[in-house]
Amino acid sequence: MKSTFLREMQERGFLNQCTDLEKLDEIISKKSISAYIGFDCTANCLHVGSLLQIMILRLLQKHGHKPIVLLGGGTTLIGDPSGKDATRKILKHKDIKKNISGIKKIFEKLLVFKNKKTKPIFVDNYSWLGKLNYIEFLRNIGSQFTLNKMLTFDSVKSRLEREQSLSYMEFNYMILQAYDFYKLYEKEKCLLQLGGSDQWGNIVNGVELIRRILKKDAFGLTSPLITLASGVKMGKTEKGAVWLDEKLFSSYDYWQFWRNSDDRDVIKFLKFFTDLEINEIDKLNKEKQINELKVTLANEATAILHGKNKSSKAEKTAADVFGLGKINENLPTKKIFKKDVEAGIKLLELLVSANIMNSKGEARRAINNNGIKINDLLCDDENKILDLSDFSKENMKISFGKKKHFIFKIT
RNA sequence: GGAGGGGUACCAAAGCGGUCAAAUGGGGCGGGCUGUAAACCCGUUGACUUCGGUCUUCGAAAGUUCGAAUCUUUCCCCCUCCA
Repeated sequence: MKSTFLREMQERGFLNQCTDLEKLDEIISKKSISAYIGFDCTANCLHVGSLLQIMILRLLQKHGHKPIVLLGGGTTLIGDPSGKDATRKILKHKDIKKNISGIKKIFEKLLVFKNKKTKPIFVDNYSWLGKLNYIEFLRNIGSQFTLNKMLTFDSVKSRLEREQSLSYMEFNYMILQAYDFYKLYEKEKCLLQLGGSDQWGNIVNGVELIRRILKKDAFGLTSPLITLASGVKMGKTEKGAVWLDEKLFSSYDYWQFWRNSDDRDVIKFLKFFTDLEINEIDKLNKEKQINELKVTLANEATAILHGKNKSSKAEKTAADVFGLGKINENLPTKKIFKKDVEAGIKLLELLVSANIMNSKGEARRAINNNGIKINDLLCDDENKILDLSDFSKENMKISFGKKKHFIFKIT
């Protein structure tokens, strides 16, 4: 492969399928291009599930190309049926707009804006989809698609085969996405669409639409779906989704998320989610123990999103907590009033009010299952009342399980 | 439009008048073993409780009954076959 971008894509394992790899390589090795990835706006923030795609955009920048971030303000009104067995809740336009601004902030942290040549472009497809004229659209665009073909696409086929209903609205999704690509080709000379492998059908449609109407070559490239060694979908933890916004998911938790990766996933993740060069990763793989590699992964991945400072802080905290069993300031800390402590606080109530537990029943169960420790001492009394004697130097540590620690500080 | 089948907890799926806060499996959580891993084993998995119980839950509402997830009626939704 001639182009450095595609070569690195391949080395890192981002390459799954391409509509015409040779031709794309030819073009992209000679000049810099614009490429786009579309993002759903179903939530006001992105989670790690989207991170792979963002890493690809970063790679694109690294090799001197321009990323276009398409925020699907229009298509989210319809809902992509790919990979889903049920119609999603339909969002209001107002909410989608709010989501877009939230999502943008994530990109501002992860992409490079300084270099003029590779500075990302943000587009919202509502700006063209929102004012389509139905009859005109059917004549110009709809006429290019045959139902025979549309029915063969996975997103449609699997719904029909599994006897799940697919509304006419959702059925149109792929045409809209194809139209997006066509629009971006015209507006921004975007000749490549990237995406997850579940987007293959949608992407191919766009490539074809451009060929039919404009008689031009455009390309599609998909990345593999990440499957965890354990088989579950990536990005879920006990706290729910792993969000890329620090307000929803702290940098410490984010660090922990990577640190807790399955052994079998570590090398793969280093290639996907860090900026370390491939030969460096290979070298580390030979030199380091798996647990050290996990720390490297956590450090690198956290630094990309939250910055070096936060990442080394998280590392320090983890070393203190897991290595030395010490209290560290960076642990989640809750404030507590001195007079309340003097009066005595019921442990059960504290666990619930501090959001460590969802209900008193849950808290009771945790205690009875030996899951709660106060200052590293197992607590077996579910009716325990906490007072000043449980605090050393105005601090008290409550742990739930081995990994979740909270500091209570008297003010 | 006609005929039939079905909607049960996070998911899948039993139960078909009381012993049902609801079997079982998956998932989740906790414990043990370890390496903050995997595998394995054990426990736990509606809320509140003065630990005696109390309250809410089996698509929705109304009813029968001492008593309903289980029976009846209406409504909503899904599926299959025929047209």
